[in-house]
Amino acid sequence: MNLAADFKEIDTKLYRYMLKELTQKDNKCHDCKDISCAAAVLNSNQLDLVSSNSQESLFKKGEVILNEGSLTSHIIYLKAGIAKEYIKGTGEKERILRLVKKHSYLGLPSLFGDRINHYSYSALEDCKVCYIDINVFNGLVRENGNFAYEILVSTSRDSLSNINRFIHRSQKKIFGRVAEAILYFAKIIYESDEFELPFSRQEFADLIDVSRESATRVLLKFNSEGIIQIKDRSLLVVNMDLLEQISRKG
Amino acid sequence: MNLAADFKEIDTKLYRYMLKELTQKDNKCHDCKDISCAAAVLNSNQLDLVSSNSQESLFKKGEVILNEGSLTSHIIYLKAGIAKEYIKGTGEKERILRLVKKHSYLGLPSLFGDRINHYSYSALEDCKVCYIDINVFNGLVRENGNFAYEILVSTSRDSLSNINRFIHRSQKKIFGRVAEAILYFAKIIYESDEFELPFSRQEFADLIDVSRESATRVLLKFNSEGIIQIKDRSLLVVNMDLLEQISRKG
DNA sequence: TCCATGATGTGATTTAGATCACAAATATAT
DNA sequence: ATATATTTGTGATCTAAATCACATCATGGA
Repeated sequence: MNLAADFKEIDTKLYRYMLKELTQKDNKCHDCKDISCAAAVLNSNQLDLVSSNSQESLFKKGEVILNEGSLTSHIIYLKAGIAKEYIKGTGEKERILRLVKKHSYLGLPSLFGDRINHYSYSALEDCKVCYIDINVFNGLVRENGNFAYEILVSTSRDSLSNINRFIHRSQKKIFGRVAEAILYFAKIIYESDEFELPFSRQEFADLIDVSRESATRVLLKFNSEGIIQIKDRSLLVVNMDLLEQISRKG
Repeated sequence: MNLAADFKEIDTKLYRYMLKELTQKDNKCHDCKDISCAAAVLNSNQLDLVSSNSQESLFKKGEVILNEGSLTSHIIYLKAGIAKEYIKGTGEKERILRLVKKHSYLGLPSLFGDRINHYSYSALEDCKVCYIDINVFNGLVRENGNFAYEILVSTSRDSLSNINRFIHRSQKKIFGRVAEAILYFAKIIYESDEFELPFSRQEFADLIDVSRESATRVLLKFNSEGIIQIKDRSLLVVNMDLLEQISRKG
């Protein structure tokens, strides 16, 4: 073997590796598998700008990602994991507004509303997020109407579905609410009729605004009637149709 | 007097008048006293485009402006008057989401969400509205990022305040809710501690999601305790501080 | 004018679901 | 392991507010 040739080969590999690393760093958003619908309409220069003004970060299950009342300096994009959006009420009780799945921005209405975060977010699973400088983000909205349009579509959909949930909830009795929550997990969050609840019964109750005791009772009633099978935090929907009927009829 | 000269003068006046009329028609948005914050950032060409693709219309008190379930072909801007935003529940009961004051667009989230109107609107006072073609409107969003930004700000604020109301309402007992509604009229809608309720007790109750009877009882209790003075539909807030306390404490 | 229809006020009754008060099971720390 | 805290399940009260059932009081049309 030729030592010089060996070195050359190693050198080449190293060079390629470093080049790839550097390229990835500079183009991290270009190659991102988890890019948002909105960012997908940005041009190459605009993506470069985002790349050099964003930062990835990880959160362990249970950690707080963002606290209500704080000032918005960066917009947060959820690349992976599930987070809960909530507000801390008076005392111990918290109100869970919704769960946020990956590929969503956190707290957009707060950014455009008054720059103060109105909701808190914490990780229900390990989460990967991207911080993007808000001036860069706002600049892109003003510079690229198509980007702005996508952001509008996403905030509008969120707004409609939030209000929809609130309105229908206030008309529903407790059975309807529990059914609604189960369907929310099965159809929207996990898209499967079998899943693990990502939190305690107390939090389940906080999500539908009933007491912990009542939520438990109804969950066990559904279980004994064979509509669902629940054991600790693992849940299987047995009779989806009936559950939907209960949710609709309230 | 010289008849010819007279005619000439009349002619000139007529000419000027017609010119003004025509000019106003072509530049109706340019001269509009009720232009939206968003439209204020449009350039002259873009305003021309809006001018020639919009149409003013009047609604009498009580008339339905827009019906939920309909497809959006035009965006509606409220130039004058007050409208109620509501959804028709099952049966007779309707849920009033909020009142909309002049200088607001109606149903923006529906436009960007899925193009189907989610809420109904009816006039609580005589209303003047402007219809704008949605393709023109969407075109402006995509073409002018600053316009899009203003629309985002306005939809975001609406979203935050709606959700805020829903969240706090669900924590409040009936006294807090009635107090909240009175403050809503005094501080936000009429900006005066004396005003006429624009609708019946039933609708007042629909706004805060309590029964008509309960709403009446609390209103009369506040009256007898000297917190407010209410006679038919005219209402005077006597003790604003106390009302705010009641609203906050729930 | 009178009748019909709807909007209001008010007491009596009912009820859904919160709250309380534990027991059992599970997880966490020492 | 043992002790301590947290999460869950379950029955027994309690209560706020809906519902029911009328009595007035307006309003508007024939």
